[in-house]
Order: sequence, then structure tokens, then C-alpha cells
Amino acid sequence: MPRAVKWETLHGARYDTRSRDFTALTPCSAGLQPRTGMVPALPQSFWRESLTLIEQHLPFGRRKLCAQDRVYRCGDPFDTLYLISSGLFKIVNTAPDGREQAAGLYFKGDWLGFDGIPTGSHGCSAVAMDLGEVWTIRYDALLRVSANVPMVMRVLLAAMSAQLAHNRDTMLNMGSLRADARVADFLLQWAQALAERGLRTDQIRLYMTRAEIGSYLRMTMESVSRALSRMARCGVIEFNEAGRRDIRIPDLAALTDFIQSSTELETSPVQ
Amino acid sequence: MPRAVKWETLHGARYDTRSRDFTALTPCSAGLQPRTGMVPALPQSFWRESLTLIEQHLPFGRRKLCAQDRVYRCGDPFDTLYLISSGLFKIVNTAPDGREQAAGLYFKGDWLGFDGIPTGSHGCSAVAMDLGEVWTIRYDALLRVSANVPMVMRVLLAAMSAQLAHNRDTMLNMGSLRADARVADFLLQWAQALAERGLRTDQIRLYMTRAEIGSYLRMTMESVSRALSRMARCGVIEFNEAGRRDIRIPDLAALTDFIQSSTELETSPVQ
DNA sequence: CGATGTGTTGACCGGGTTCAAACAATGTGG
DNA sequence: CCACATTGTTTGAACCCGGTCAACACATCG
Repeated sequence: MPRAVKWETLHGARYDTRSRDFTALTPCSAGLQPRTGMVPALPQSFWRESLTLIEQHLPFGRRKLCAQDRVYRCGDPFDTLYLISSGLFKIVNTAPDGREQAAGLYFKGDWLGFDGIPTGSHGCSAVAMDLGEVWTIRYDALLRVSANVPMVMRVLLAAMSAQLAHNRDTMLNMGSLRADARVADFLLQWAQALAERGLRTDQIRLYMTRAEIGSYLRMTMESVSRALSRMARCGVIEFNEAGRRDIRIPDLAALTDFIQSSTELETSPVQ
Repeated sequence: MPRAVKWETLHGARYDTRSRDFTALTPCSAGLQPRTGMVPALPQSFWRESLTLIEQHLPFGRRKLCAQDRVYRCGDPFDTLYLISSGLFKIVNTAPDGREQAAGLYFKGDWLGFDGIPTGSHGCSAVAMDLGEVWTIRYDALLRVSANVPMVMRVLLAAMSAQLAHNRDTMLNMGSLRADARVADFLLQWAQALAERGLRTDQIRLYMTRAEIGSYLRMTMESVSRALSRMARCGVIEFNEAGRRDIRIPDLAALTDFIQSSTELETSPVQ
């Protein structure tokens, strides 16, 4: 069965194999709010702004990638930023001994490559997790255009700030949520990312192994597996028939309840 | 004994009570490198760039703060950014139930307030931990000037990217270091921040309670206390006579060794 | 068929949280 | 000045979550 059909079944979206993009068939279920995030969710149109703005005002290249392809590697010299036009990407931090840890997930409309700006070379790698496409935008060109088109600068700064805020919330979650809740929150954030982009949120395909999820959530694959099993037993999620990477979320509210019921760590009051 | 004198003793710096700034008496011990950071340390002059550039090109206000004063609060509308001209600040994330968690520490030359850019209102609070001063810079004015002075935009983007990279490394550390190592790494990073600003690194005054440190490192105050006690027993650090918040670090190399000897968590290889 | 990669489950153990008690530093009011 | 309260710090003891190790199921691929 071709992948495109699977996508359609899974996310209720039409997958165009030529452009490697998917468009929603059903209006997304809006109103999702992050459980722990202090930052209100961005307006749904936000992720689109970067793409349309860049398209209008900047010369850019297109680069298609297959699963496991790297947009850039740790150590590469920095001179261009990348804007995800389709697909799903992760940032991995490569330790000196060669082992890797996932440090972030990025979807359509997100930028990649900021980490190279201050030092001039990339401090981590960006890896495609499926078919995908990025627009390559030279940093100096972007700066020049930003000076003339205020909106470009605004969007760029907003995108960076949003990443900062998102990282901050992620840090808090990882510090204050127990294993089960972390996994549940991970699914919830994934659903939110889909919702913001107009896709169905009740069915999710994880393009990650348990080990990868564990790397991202700072826990072992065994714990991830156990957490998912427990959630399935509680009926919060369901595994699709074959393949344990397709997950149905019957009720998002039940998922958020599950997060809260998985007793959080005490957050000691400060001062 | 006035606070200024204490500062001089502690950090080998002259503290000017009028400007509330300190200037190094002794050239700093350079060459400090982060243990886990994949991002090479910024050049020592980096923190200065923001300050000099803003001073030259932008109108800005000065705002002095005492310990526990808030630069901005969670929920405040966003329209200005803040540049730390002196002092030490922390970012706290206020949970819906009112409890707070420290999410970051910021020193002279660091920017505050980015989190308000995408949403137009602040998602966290910035709190002074001691006497300090920030320069207030209106965001729209900054954007206007950035368009005309490329260097201002470069520095702004570099500062934001540096925060992103720093957050990423912090996340990794918190996920991969054990309690003792986390506390040691915390001290090391503090020393680095002082070193980058030309201050002595062998003596550190923590303007934080154990509970605050624990909040920042995502662990209980008991664990922080135990870790510090262990480090003191090993001779890696020494407490100053009175008051357990003044810490001497006889040998920074010993501190890094201590971090590595505190067995790290296994980082599972990905893919 | 074996080899390999992935996912699940069980048993065990250890580090860090939790709970509790005691002490130190500081301030307050009589 | 002392009694007292408050806050911060230290240390001990018990518990428990999640890491570790191991065994096994299952799929794909050569």
C-alpha cells in the first residue's frame, strides 16, 4: 500500500506526492490548549506566515529530503537558514562520543538552523523523519530583505521567540512531569502541532521508535513502552491493528485528564 | 559591612554603588569551556556588544531594581525588551496554581523579554536577584533602528540564538546528569558567566536559596543540600565561614572532574 | 532459515523524593 | 536583653519511581 494512502487514512489529509505536501480535508478540531504551557497557542495562521512571506519577498532554494537525511550536520559552517515547507524534522545533539539525543521536533512552517547564528557553525544536526522539503534561505540575504521589509523581520523574530518560549515550556514539563505524564504530554503536543496545521488530531502516526521518543523525553525506551501500554489499558489511547506506531486518541480531554491524574512532581514554591 | 565591600571581597571587582555596576580588578581567568555544551563559548567581548551598540544607536530608559523586584510579570502586555546593564536576574514560570519555577538565569549583557514577542504578552516573569539595572528598549523602536543599522539586527538575532542554544544545552544537561553533577554543573556555569564578564571565578556568592537552586535544577532542596555537602566533603568546594551561600571553588578543574566522576546517565544511542 | 531491529513485559536495584526532626540565622516585640 | 516566630539549612530514614538487565514476541530482510 503506497504511503500516500496511509497518510490519507491517518491524518484525514490528501498527500500530494509531487509537492510532498498534505492538505487537510477536514477542518481541524481547534481549541486545543497546552496543558502546562504558559504561552497561549499561536493563532492557527501563524505557521503559514513565514512561508507566504518568504515566498513573496525572498529568493530561496528547495531541498527535498528522505527519512534520515540531514538538513545540516553538527559542525557544518552556518550561512543559511531553513524553513520547513513539508515534513517532520528533529534536532539531534551529537555528544563528543558520537551518541545522539533528540532535542526538538519541528513541523511545517518552523525554522531550522538558528543555532548557527552566534557562532557561525552548527552546534547540532537537523534530521528529516520522513519525506520532507525545506526552503533554503541565505542568512545574509534574509538580513538584507529584513531591513527593507519590516514584516519579514517581525516574522523572523516572532519565530525565534516562539522557539524560545516552546523550549522553556518543554524544559518545565520535563522537569515537573512523571514518566507517564511526559509521554502523554508528548502525544498531546504532537496533536497540537497537527491541529495548528489543520490536520486531524485523533489519529497520530509516530515516525519515531520508542528509543527515539525516549531520547526526546529523557527516559528509556522501556519506560516509554510501559507508559504507552498503561495508557492503552486505561483506554486513553488505542493502537491501530498492525504496527504499534499508529495511535488513535479517542478523546483529547481524556488525555489531558490522564496527564493530570499521573501525579505531577511537587513544584516547590519559590520564595 | 556594606554590600559593596562584600562584592569586592567576593568577586575581586569594584562595585560602584552609584551606577550599580561592577568592574573587574583582575583580568578574568579565561579558557573556561563548558563541559557538556556543544556550542563553543562566545567570545568574551560578546556580552558587551549589545550594550555598546544599543547605547550608540537607540534611545533607551534605565530602570533600577532591588532584589525580588520584577522587571515584568507573567501576563503583562509586551512592548519593550530589556537589556541587563548590571545585576543578576532569573526567569520564573508561574503555574496556574500560583507556584513558581525558575527557568533561567541571566547576567549583564543578556536580553530579557523575548518571550512576549510572538503573543504580545509575557508568558513568564523576570525577577531581580540583587540590586540591578536594566535598559528598557521599546520593541518597535528597536525594529526601526534594526532596519537602518544592520549591526543592531545582527546582534539582536545573535543574542536570541545564543539563548536558544543555551536552553538546548541546559535541557540536555538536565536530562543526562545526575543530581550531584547537575549542581556541580550549575556552579560551573555560574563561574563561566562570571568569567565571560571578567570577574573572579574562584569565589561565588549564590543569591539563591537551596530551594531556588532546586527549582532551577528540577530537584528538591534536600538533594541540593546533600550534593553541596558531598562536594564540600570531597574538597571540590568550600563554604565561607558564616553563611552557606558564599562558596569558594579552589580548583575549577577539580569541579569538572567531579562532574564527570559523578557517573552520568546513559544516553541511549538513537537510530 | 538465521540475523537484525523493534516492541513488550518482568524482576531487581538504586538514586532521589518524601517525610520528619533538629539546628542556625535573623528579626520582632515585650 | 530574652522569648518567640520565621526562614533557611542540614541530616536521617523509608519509600517508590524509573533505570537496568534479561527474556521473549514479532516483523522484515537477506
